[in-house]
Amino acid sequence: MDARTQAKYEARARIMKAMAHPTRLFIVDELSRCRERCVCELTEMIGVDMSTVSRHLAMLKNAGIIVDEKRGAQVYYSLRVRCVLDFFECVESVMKCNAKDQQRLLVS
Amino acid sequence: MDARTQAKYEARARIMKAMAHPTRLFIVDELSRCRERCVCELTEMIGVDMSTVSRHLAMLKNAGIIVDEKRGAQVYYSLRVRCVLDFFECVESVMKCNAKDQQRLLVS
DNA sequence: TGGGCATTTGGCTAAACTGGCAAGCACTCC
DNA sequence: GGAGTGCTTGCCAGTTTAGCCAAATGCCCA
Repeated sequence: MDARTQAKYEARARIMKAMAHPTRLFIVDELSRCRERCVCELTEMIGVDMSTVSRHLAMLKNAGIIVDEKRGAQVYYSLRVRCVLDFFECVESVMKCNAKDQQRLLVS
Repeated sequence: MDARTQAKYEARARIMKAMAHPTRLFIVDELSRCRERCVCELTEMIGVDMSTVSRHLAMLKNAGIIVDEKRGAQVYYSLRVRCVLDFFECVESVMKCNAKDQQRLLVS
């Protein structure tokens, strides 16, 4: 694999990696439902340190998946690209497929 | 976040994480084009140790994204769920969006 | 200006991920 | 049976990631 191709896949992987964490998936899911949330709202929902949530948000923002908007003392985050929701559908269908195979193993 | 919800997002994240690596993205992309490939073909294309490729394949398989089929001394891998290709489209559109913003910053 | 709240950043530790080498396993062909 | 090929697994660094606490920053309001 030449350097250019390598770089292409690395760039893609950076974006995928930004979503490959339970907390960050939750954030994306939540933002898809509620349009926008500030850090403290998400922190309360998730139940970890606010500094941790802030870092997760920074990663998502850095990948270009969400955007932030300061409003007074708070920072509100919202989705930048709706298509990330397609990920969920696909992941769900992979999981359904896995479950079906599991079942098949049990029966046989 | 209660334990059940937590578990749900962890399961999803496991699948996303399986694809969140340049080499594994390349493999998925390649399998989408060529239907199936054995480990040695992929190893040659990628240019890392075969043991490394084998481990990447094991991760994808474990997540339920690809399946393997032994045929003689070789093991052929192929996609199990076509929808993973939607990921690429979306990632591409995130990247395009990022590039556009970058451009805007340069101009202004 | 000063206290207080919301958020980010620095520093640290524990855990997970990667990749190479070498050893082990499975299959093929002689 | 034995050599050779294809693949997987064990082991060992080196690197990255996740989370907490504490400190710094930014904003609002008295």
